[in-house]
Amino acid sequence: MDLSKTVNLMKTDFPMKANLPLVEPDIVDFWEENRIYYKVLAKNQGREQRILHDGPPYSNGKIHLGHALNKILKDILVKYWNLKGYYSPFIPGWDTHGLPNEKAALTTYNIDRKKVSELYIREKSKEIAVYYSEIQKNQFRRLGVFADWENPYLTLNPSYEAAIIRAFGKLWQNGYIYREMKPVYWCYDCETSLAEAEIEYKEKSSPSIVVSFKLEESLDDIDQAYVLIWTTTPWTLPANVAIAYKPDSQYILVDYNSKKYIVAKEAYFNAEQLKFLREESRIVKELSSDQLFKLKAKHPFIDRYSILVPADYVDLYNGTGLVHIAPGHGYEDYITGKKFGLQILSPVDQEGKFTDEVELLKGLHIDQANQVITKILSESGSLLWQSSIIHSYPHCWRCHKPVIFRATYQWFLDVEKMKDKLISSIGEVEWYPSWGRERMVKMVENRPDWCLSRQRVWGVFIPALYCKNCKEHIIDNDIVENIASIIEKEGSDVWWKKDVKYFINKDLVCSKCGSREFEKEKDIFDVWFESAVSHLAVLYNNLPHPCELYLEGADQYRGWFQVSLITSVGVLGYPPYKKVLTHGWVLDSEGRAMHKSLGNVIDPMEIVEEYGADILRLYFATSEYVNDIKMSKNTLNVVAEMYKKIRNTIRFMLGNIYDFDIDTHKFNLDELPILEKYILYRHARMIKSVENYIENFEFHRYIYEVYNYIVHSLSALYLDIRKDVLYTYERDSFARRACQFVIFNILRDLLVMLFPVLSFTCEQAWRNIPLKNLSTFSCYLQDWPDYKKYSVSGVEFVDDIIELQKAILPIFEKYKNSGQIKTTNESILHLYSDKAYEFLETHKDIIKEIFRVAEVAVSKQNKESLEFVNFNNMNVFVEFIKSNYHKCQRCWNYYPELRDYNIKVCFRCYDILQKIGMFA
RNA sequence: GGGCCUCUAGCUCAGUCGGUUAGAGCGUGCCCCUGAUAAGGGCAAGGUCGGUGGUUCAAGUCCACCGAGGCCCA
Repeated sequence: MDLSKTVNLMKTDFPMKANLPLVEPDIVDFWEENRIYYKVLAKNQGREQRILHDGPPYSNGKIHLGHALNKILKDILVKYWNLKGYYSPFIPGWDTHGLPNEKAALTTYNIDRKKVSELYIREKSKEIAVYYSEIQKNQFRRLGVFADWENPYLTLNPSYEAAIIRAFGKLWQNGYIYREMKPVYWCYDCETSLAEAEIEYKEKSSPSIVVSFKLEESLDDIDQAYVLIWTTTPWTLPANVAIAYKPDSQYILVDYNSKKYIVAKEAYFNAEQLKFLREESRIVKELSSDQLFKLKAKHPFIDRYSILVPADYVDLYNGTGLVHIAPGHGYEDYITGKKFGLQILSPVDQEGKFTDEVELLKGLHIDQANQVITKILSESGSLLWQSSIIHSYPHCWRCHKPVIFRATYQWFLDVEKMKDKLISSIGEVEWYPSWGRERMVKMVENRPDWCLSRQRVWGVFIPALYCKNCKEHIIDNDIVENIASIIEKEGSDVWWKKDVKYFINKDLVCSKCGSREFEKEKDIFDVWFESAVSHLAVLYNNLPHPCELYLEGADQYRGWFQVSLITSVGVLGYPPYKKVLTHGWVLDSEGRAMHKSLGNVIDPMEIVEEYGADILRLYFATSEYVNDIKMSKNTLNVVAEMYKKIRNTIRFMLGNIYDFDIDTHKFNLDELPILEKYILYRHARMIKSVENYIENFEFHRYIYEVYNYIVHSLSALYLDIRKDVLYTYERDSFARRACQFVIFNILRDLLVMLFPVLSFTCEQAWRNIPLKNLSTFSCYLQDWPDYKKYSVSGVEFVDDIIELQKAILPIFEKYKNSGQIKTTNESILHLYSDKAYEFLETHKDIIKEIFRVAEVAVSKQNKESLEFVNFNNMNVFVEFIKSNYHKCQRCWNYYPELRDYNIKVCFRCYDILQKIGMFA
């Protein structure tokens, strides 16, 4: 007789092998076709809202692991919120304007930007931006990210563009916008100014020269002295208007080749650049820096004076301790110039060539000018030392060429003016991790005013006008609003299509000269300004503002978090977010950043195709993402193993409730057996901790909590013990149905709780759960479990028994290794303890279940010859005895006595076999 | 060069206010089971807590410096 046919073995269509790369795309289709994302929103309509506002990735390429990490983390949280019953739509966005896409368009379509219309470049740039936003959208969908993919926000949408214009108008009204000549990073190759964010630092070789300026006035008793400056940018000398010294410092006058030179004392003894002087000069006298104040020096090759002024930032150890100041070519120079009312000279044009302002160098590119200037200096005897230096220097992020500082008229946002407000706003926000607050404060404290204008075409124009006659700039509130409403309907292209009159909806007169002829501003906004107003375009008027959370990589303290804060404080007076959470970067297995040049880049879609999106999702969920995350195939395999364990346990549970019906087999918690109550008690405890972890954004703790529960509480304990009941008890017996009832509840809860991370797997498992109610056809439409539902009492003592078992298992191992016994199942456990006797005797039955032994005996006398364990400060002596019991052929348990009827089975199995007619 | 951050077993993570022998899971080795089977159960071996110095009766934990790495800035 084949008794395995008489046993209730597990049965399920949920396969052991996941085959995720194959299965997942179908599940994506299922979600889309059934509009699950929208159904959940409908379900939670009217409930408390929690909004995670999506930061827009730039749409100029396929996604990398950083994008994947970011969207998956957001998805985990938003899914949890929705399951928990919050109304949490997720509106994805893309940053579409800006130089990278304009550049890509020029390269891709081989466009000479001087030969085509601006509208043509804009059209082609848009093609690229839309193309990549679609690609990224599909990649995110494949990762299982739930979002309003049908209505994303693109910064090129006319409604969004109008929000940009209006935000600028509001900032103007609030007094935060000004126009000024100011040095900005300038790329002469791209012919545009650049934001700090568009700068990258690289090593560069530059000339290194020491130049003398002859003092026009006598100093003490010296009539003919020279000051020495050191520079690595000779081309900026034509714009020199001052020389800075460090206040409260010692300077010296030295005699060198029969001439008198002034340098800082520290520099004289330390600076590499003054080695030539140190070796062949003698010190004549010491000077105090105060004696230099406002002395005039003659410019070495231009008929102009340079004035000596103090500046704290002067370095005494490098160079000469006297710094050449060109306010048109350096930020610090500009600050110093402003302080002393110096002229801002900027005789270099957009292509990096000298203008008419410098007759000597007119038309020369700055690189050529460096050589010409050096030659002029040398011939006039002003060049004292010449070398070259390799130093870290700012480069353009797009064309990778060195940038220059060049003063031009630009539009600025006055960050300085709102700094106090910004700092106090930072204090109102919760920062995760907590050091984010301090980092943000320091960054805001140090940031300069924001240059908003760019001399490019792919973007939203700055809604300003100029008087055709006197060139006065005009921003008018009514006209700005009129422009915004036009853009909202027609898109920003219209600015390039229509005459200026199309935008002027009132009788406009230049307040300066009375002219009525105007022209349009040609500059466009820095793209950062565009993404910075997403909270106005997406949240304001539609969703709660401030929103619950921004979640981006830690680089966004300088980027999106900061610019969004500035526009929000500038327009509304408060921050756009209540909480800010950051994640680190995805690094290679060695902990190094992934770079094409290092060849260590892993494509997220490659992982999806090889392992499946759920594995990648689990990978990120188990990582402490606040720090950087190391990624390698090896570690992916570790996560894949974890996945298998979770999957198999789900499969086991599914397989054992195939004949269960929740409507028929319902139980009150108090009527359940102890072990059932106990596992629910642990289950509730697990749910509670998981909620805490997720609320604190500690996803790795959440997953480890669930995982450890699956491994320890379910697989190794409850399920292992209950196999006997599930398989061998009567199909409809109380014990079996009660167990199935518990498994059903646990499984349902687990699938819901794991859904935010293992969305595909949970959805697939959900289809195999025996439920008749069709309204529950997606796992995501379930509610997050309520742990209060499982309040049971009087089972805490089982924790102690499990602890006892863990302590005793090594002893059993010794019995096993000595060959006396093979399994716990066939042995009798004899416990001796004077102190713990009563506890052990009372709970004999549950001890037998948990230890999985044939029988438990408890004695009150200690048996000192045996090994013992400490149990709540009581000694328990342990003995395993091989029973001479007989193994039931059906349930495989050991009994003192069996029924013998063709085959040997226990009394219980005998009854069951008789009932199902096996002996008929 | 400056600001912020990270470093605990081969891998991913715990480790409370400074307090016994630094814990899990995976992987590895060994054993058991063969009715979760390309599964399941058990045991064991793995650590100078990045390094050095200091404070303390006591340091993975506090302080200083150094190293490796990351982000941001110059």
